[in-house]
Amino acid sequence: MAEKRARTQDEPCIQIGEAADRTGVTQRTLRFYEERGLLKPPTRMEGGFRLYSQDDVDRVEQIKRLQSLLGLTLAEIKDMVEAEEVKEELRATARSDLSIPERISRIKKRIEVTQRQHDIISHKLAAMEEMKQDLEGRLEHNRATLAELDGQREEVAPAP
Amino acid sequence: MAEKRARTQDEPCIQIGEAADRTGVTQRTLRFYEERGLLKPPTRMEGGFRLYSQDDVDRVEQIKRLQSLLGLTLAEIKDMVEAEEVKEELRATARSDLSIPERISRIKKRIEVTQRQHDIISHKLAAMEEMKQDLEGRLEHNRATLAELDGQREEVAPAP
DNA sequence: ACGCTCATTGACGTTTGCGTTAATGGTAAA
DNA sequence: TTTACCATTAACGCAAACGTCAATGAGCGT
Repeated sequence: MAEKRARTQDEPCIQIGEAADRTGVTQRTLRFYEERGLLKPPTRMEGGFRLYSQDDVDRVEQIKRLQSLLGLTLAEIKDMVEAEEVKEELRATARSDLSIPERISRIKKRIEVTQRQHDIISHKLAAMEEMKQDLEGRLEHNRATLAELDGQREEVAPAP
Repeated sequence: MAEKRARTQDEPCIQIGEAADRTGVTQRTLRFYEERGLLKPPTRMEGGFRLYSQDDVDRVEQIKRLQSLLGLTLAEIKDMVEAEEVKEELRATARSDLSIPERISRIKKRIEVTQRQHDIISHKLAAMEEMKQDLEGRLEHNRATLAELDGQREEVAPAP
């Protein structure tokens, strides 16, 4: 019970332009993320052009979620995704040279990071649920007031 | 069936220092929000010192929520709270001089704004729930892997 | 070989959301 | 009144997260 799916093509094959299109960010942003350590330096073709893989695209989408949903800064996100690189190390060196204690400590790190994200999300979810309830209450109240005013209008100027 | 509670003291009575303490933002921030139209110009005492009301404090807290939970910019928040000022107008001029159609159109505006916030929250909530599920899946998978590795460790070096 | 598009690095510009003086004046207790 | 804090406006500063050139080179069809 191992390989769920053949390793999806994660060979670097797409150029920065298409990577930008696929992720919805600009080329500048991709280079910027690389500069800040959010994306690993991609492989290059002979001329020096960057070649991104699907994994890179996935990561950018993850970054965007962490930004928009959790409101994390790039610095914070960097800390999180750094630990995600362990994932690729695990994949590359899977069942091979690393000692078992080493692999255990890495996966513990991953669990820790994932748990942190989960905690943040849980907090936000709770706060947002509360806010949503509040808004629904206000909506109800406003609609009631509106109905009342509509009633009063008919008392003054009867049905047109 | 009218007044739920005697109108809580919304007479302007607290100075900027305490308003800052109560809201958790700085004095600078309060003046900045005023500058940007997020807070109505407060009343002043003879010397020119600002006097805030509880309503102002509430509004700042609302602004903070819209920032941290929804990630809105101050410009976006301004649009939203501007329509909230209708609330105070409604309160101040309640059951008095405004024509009924006028009051109806104002409350419709409020409903619209509240509905917008509700929509944004609903979207975010859905996206976050999804992300949370995903994280929980990863956690489970990682913990399973960890357990498996722990098992392998014992095969190599039996119980200490 | 030519032209066209796309990429690369580097540097400077921009917007947001405040922080931080600086210089001045109001208010309240002793 | 003097001291000790407030507060006021105005102006400059700053970090984050990119945008926007500018000059140069790569790749590719004809």
